Amino acid sequence: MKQTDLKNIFSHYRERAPTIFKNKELLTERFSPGNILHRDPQINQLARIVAPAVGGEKISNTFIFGTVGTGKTLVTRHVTAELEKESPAIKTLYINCKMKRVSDTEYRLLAELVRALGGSVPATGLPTDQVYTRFFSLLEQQKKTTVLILDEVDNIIKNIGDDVLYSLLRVNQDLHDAHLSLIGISNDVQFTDGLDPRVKSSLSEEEIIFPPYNATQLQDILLQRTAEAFQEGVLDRGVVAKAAALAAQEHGDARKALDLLRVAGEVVERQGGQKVLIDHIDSASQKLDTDRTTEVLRTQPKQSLAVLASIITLSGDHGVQTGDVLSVYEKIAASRGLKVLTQRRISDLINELDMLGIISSRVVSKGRYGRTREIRVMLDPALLDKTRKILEENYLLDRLGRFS
DNA sequence: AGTCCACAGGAAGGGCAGGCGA
DNA sequence: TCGCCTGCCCTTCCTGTGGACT
Repeated sequence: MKQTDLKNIFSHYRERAPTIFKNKELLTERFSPGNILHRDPQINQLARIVAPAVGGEKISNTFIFGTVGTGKTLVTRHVTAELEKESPAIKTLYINCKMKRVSDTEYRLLAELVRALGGSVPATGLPTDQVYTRFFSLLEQQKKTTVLILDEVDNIIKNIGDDVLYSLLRVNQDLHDAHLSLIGISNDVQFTDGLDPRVKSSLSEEEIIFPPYNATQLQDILLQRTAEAFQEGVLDRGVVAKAAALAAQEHGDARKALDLLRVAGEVVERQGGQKVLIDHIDSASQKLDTDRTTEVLRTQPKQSLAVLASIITLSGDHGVQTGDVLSVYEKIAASRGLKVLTQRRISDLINELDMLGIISSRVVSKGRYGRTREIRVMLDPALLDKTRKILEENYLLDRLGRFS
């Protein structure tokens, strides 16, 4: 392509009148509306819990539950931001524990906390207790009531265990001029069941539950945003209702509903269309699913892709067994110059693919013929096709979907 | 009732890379 | 530079397990 062509493309984008979106930002989860709909009880409950901080008192540790896209993070950040405005002696820290390299080890979590308080910690190298000490001394220096929001806190338990939480919950015993309170947010209602009882009781001094939105509530939320997000008259009749209905089927997920509208708008924009129709919501729904999976696959290590290639090669109407996967994997890895990993490691890689939702596996006993895992590929035909292409790009399968 | 299969999956630790502090 | 510490990926060793078979 000539450079002049590039210039044309860019200037076309700059000069053309916006046809679909007025402000796309309103359809992203980064945007926080001034008025949060259908969450008054939860906002009031949380406000009452954190209010004592204004008077310099320590506030109760709080646990917030609710499925994805029910406004937990939005409400928590809204209330704590308002709280911060009330007094200069209050500071809130927000940590998203689901982010990679944040809560996968104790060291990283503590390093993240230190950074949030304005300190610095190397990515690796220090003994963990030194990072603890840095965190405590920074807290003490602040002389403030600090509210620590741990979003998706279940990831900490999964990756590190509950010792860190226990230490964080006890930190007030060593602080003189400061307080630390925790707000834990989780999608998984059952995750506290396995917690150390001491952690469980001090983390859930207060609990707030966020129920899923129903289709009508989702529609209200979408309408609140679409007026400013889209140009006038762009959305065809029934588009908002369709997006709300689809998202309501998926556990009342408002984020999903907003994504559907945004992606549908982007599809129309790219096609040079003028109007978002109901069909575009369906295409958006498919595109969201595909994008998520292909993104996950592209970031997988080669060994993991080699295991997936083995599973796909073997998969048919019946489930595939670990032993078969292993022998095909060994052939693929050896012929591609990869180091051939042991069965133990392959077992873990199969588990990881399962957690990513790419395959589904369950342990079955075949009696005299041993215990194994039965593995099935969980991709629809279109996605499977894309997956094969990614495996081809990595030279793990040929164009016919074989490994030889 | 006992045996045995084909693994699952926990525990411990090796080896390497990256980084700190003396 | 060296000793120490952590993260990460992996191996080795081991115990546990459900159900068909004897």
